[in-house]
Amino acid sequence: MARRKDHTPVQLTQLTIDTVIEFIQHRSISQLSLRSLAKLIGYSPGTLINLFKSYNYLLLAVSGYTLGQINQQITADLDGLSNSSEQDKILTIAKSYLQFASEHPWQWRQVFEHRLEDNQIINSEHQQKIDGLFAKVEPLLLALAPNADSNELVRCCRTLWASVHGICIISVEDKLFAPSQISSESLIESLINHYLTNWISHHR
Amino acid sequence: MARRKDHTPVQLTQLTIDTVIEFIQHRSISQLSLRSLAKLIGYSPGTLINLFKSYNYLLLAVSGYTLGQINQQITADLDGLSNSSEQDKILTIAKSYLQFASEHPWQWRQVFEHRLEDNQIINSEHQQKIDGLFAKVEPLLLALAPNADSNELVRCCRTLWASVHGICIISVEDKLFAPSQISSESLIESLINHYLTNWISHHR
DNA sequence: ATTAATTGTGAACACTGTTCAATAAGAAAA
DNA sequence: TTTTCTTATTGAACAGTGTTCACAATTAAT
Repeated sequence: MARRKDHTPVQLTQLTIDTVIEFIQHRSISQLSLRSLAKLIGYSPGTLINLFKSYNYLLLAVSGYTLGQINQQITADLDGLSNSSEQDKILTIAKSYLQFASEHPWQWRQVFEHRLEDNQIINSEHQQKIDGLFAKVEPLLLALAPNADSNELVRCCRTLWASVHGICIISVEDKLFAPSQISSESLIESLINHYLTNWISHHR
Repeated sequence: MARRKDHTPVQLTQLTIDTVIEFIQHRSISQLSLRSLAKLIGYSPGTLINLFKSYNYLLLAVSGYTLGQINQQITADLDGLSNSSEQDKILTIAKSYLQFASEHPWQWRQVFEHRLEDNQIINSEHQQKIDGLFAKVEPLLLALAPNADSNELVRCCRTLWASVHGICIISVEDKLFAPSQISSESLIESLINHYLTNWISHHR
């Protein structure tokens, strides 16, 4: 059997990713397997391995796709805020990130639960995409505190990012298990308000 | 074969947990399997399932043990700080938590990577142990801001906790993959300093 | 010495990701 | 049109996973 040409490699790649993305809107990625995925798209497991090298790389492609979506979402939400304050923009980024995590908990988890065994090599591309999210915040911080030294800027950026990420984690956890009374959005607001306000006043 | 009585059930439970804990000092829990673990302790897989009901519950017991260790570590580090400020105590808790994560990255990960499929029931015990860590912070916050209403107190507590947790995550990630220039401890300090200082000044 | 009770086992089952020789279908050549 | 060449696709085989359960082996009670 060969050259069915139902799909070109590119089409098949997209079909695969789309199918996984659709799946993790409703269920955890751990419920999916290479075999069951192959059945879903009507190809054999071997075909998917030929295409992605391994199931792990397939999942890496999926989380790459998700990171792209997140980046897009943030960019969109940032649009039209050109005359807002830098602090508002940072708040928008954080809320946008949280919103994606809240609306797609299984998908969002997939990105950060994924592990490449010991192959940290290709993970750099992954890391680069995450750094891309970072990169949106740093210039905003610089505008807020032009006199802060570079180290302090990176420190603030990482602290903010890690904290927002942490809030998203417990938000998703709560969403899936024990819903909390206090909205995660208010945690984000509390963080940005207090942390950033104080940081700025110390570095201008 | 039966009644070897090499170990009582309690001893065997402890031996099992100890062996896993020892294992995850050096390697990820994903590198271990029920079968290989059984081989390590010289029993058959079935015996371990008899003892723990399932491999999942075995791993839950391990993360329960770890949470106990963390609790103990924090309690110890808090000892002798009776005349320090509440803010210093909170900082100590956060640093203590980070230190454990840094020194036992695989073990620390195991706690939070562990998933109980759809059995969220027994997870409540797990959640309770995590809440126990929370509980150490809340009275300290209350002392710092006696006039803050209960909701705002919980909000602050959760924001802090989630943020510290987030910093630990990227710290462990960095430790295992791409070491960073900026120490995670300084991120914790930055967070507590700026966030907490500003929060307190708004709620007294 | 027999019997009863209980603890540990390992073969069997249904799954997992991965490999790779065989195959079938389209393209090119005769 | 027929044959040859290429190559995308497959499925059986392999080594691994957690879990079940009938059975075996050892101890305790009779």
